[in-house]
Amino acid sequence: MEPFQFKSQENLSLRQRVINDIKNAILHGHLKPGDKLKELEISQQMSVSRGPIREALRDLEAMGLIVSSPYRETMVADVRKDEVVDLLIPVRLQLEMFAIKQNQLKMDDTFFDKMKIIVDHMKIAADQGDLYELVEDDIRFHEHVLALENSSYTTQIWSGIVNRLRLHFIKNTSRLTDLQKVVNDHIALMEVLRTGTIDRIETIWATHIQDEDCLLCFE
Amino acid sequence: MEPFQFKSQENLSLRQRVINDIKNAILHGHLKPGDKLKELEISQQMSVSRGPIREALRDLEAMGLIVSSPYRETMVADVRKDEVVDLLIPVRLQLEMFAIKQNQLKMDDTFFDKMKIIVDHMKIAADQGDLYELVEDDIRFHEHVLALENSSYTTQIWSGIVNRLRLHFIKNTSRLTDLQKVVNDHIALMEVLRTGTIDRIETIWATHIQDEDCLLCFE
DNA sequence: TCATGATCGATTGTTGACAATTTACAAAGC
DNA sequence: GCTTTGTAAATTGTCAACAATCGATCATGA
Repeated sequence: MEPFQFKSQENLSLRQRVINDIKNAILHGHLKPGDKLKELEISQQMSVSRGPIREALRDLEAMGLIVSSPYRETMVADVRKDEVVDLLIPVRLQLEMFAIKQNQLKMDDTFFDKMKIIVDHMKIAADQGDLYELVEDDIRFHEHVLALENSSYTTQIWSGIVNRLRLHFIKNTSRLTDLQKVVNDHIALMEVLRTGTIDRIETIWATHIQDEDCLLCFE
Repeated sequence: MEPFQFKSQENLSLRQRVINDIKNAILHGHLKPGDKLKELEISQQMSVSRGPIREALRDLEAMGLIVSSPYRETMVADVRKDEVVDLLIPVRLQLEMFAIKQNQLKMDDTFFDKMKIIVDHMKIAADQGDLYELVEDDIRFHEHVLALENSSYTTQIWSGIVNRLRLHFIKNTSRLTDLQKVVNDHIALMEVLRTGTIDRIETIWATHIQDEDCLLCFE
């Protein structure tokens, strides 16, 4: 039995909370590409001064979720299809394979236990037909792999890319037919990660990422 | 003959100037990985309030040049060699090839004229043995290719990666023997871009990027 | 008619003061 | 001596007022 332990207080900075709020609004589709983001308006709605808002907007810009031009306007970013296919997907694959190749030794039981928890959670989301939560778990799964790599810059690029993929996803997808397939795919990924060779992992991984991202983007 | 044209006034925001200053200090090696960056100190030295400084630091973090932890410290980032070889170089290649494949039609005479100016400038820098300026031109050359692509996010990732490559470069290189080779390489790149097939371009490009980045990193 | 200049409202950029947090270090208790 | 608890200095986070900039609108004059 584990000894009792307090959970760390979620004492996020205002800036971080603003980032989360806006990010959620975008990824839930409440804010759409082209929508304007005005500092004063947001600041009043959130009861936060403009300072943290400004910093949050800069961060969101770096995350690829918004674009801004000086003294002019800030708005939710848009993503073209060719960027998804020719840039985001290949680079994403490269990043994940880098993390895997570089850290095969670090994939111990603890690693796979945590991964399994994510997959189990995915299954629940799929059964309930909760698409948003399923996507969140999907991302958690791959982020768990990325986290093997110490370089925080790797994660930074990766999440920027995933953000943009999602941006395109929420714009173009209406319904996703087979939620169960997503779960099964990830079970297979976990399996090959545990037992497969690097080459085999790369094959499966490439298929999965192209398949999934395309599935989300072209339907 | 081109019509006369004024250069746009460099009326940069304070934030942008702070970014440039700190970036230069890092890329010139005046600030080294691990060096602490304190808001108040910088603010006093530059005679600018802390606001723009803070925003600049956030931007530099997104550019991969510094790392920070809340309420704690902000310092110049470090880059590991395996990140350079296995991540930065391959992703960089992917990005540049994306820009090239996507925009072959846009490479008109104007495009190559501007490219030639950069190469000429490079030659001067090489003759004068000005390594820093040569590197700057090198980056301008590739940035010129990247600029073909409208998606600003492409450039954003790319320059982050180049920043980190340079970060590693200035740490590890003492002298670069053959500056002239860099110039000749880029002349060859320009040539193949003008006349070669995609496959041929990709081959040459891959060799160049791996060669150059490695040259800088392993000597 | 149309280029130029003036003005205004909306929005972003900048500032200096104040609040919150962390770390290091000294004091107190065992 | 060792751990725990209080305190102070350094640093970052937040705020609200002020300044600068932009686009739209309208007036002016050749």
